[in-house]
Amino acid sequence: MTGVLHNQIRLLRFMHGEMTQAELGERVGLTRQTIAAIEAGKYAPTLSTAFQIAAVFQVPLEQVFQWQPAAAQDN
Amino acid sequence: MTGVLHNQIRLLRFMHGEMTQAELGERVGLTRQTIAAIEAGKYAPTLSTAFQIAAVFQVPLEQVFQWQPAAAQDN
DNA sequence: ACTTGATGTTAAGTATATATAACAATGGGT
DNA sequence: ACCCATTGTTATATATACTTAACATCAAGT
Repeated sequence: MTGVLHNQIRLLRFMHGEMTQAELGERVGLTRQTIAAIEAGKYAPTLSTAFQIAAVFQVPLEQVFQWQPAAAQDN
Repeated sequence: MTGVLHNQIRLLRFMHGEMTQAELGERVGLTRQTIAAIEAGKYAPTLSTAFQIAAVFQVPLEQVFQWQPAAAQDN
């Protein structure tokens, strides 16, 4: 896990009619607890899950999740 | 898992000096068996893993993994 | 003050991504 | 014909994403 994962889920939810965690969960087939945990960065979602969340907000995946490498060592 | 996940790992490996599965594995901290399985689509990686693989090839994540929703119902 | 909806959080269980070890098959050198 | 590196594959084990259920807090109505 050489890096940090950020996300804009909370922001995107509010930008989409104050969508609730529960509703987002329903839309992607996850529980609201799981959404809460992902949103809080408690663990990193599966790639499929990430794509589904991005699809709900109709934005590219990188607009929902940002990856920051720990220490750049190449190039 | 409402959708299908494709990837271009094999292509990208050969485009990057015929990089071996083992070498890619080392670079992202996975075993060659895990790389082989992801490449073969046997299971979907973690978002962190996906970002790390994309970083090795220095391309955006969507250039490595493509998500195809099963049935579009929202518009 | 009371309800209700939304979120935070936690414990215990299930599903699945990943590791480890082993063996087979192939292709390229030599 | 023999190495040797690469990949395919499979069984068992471990880590972790995700579920379920439960309880707590807090803000908004009423």
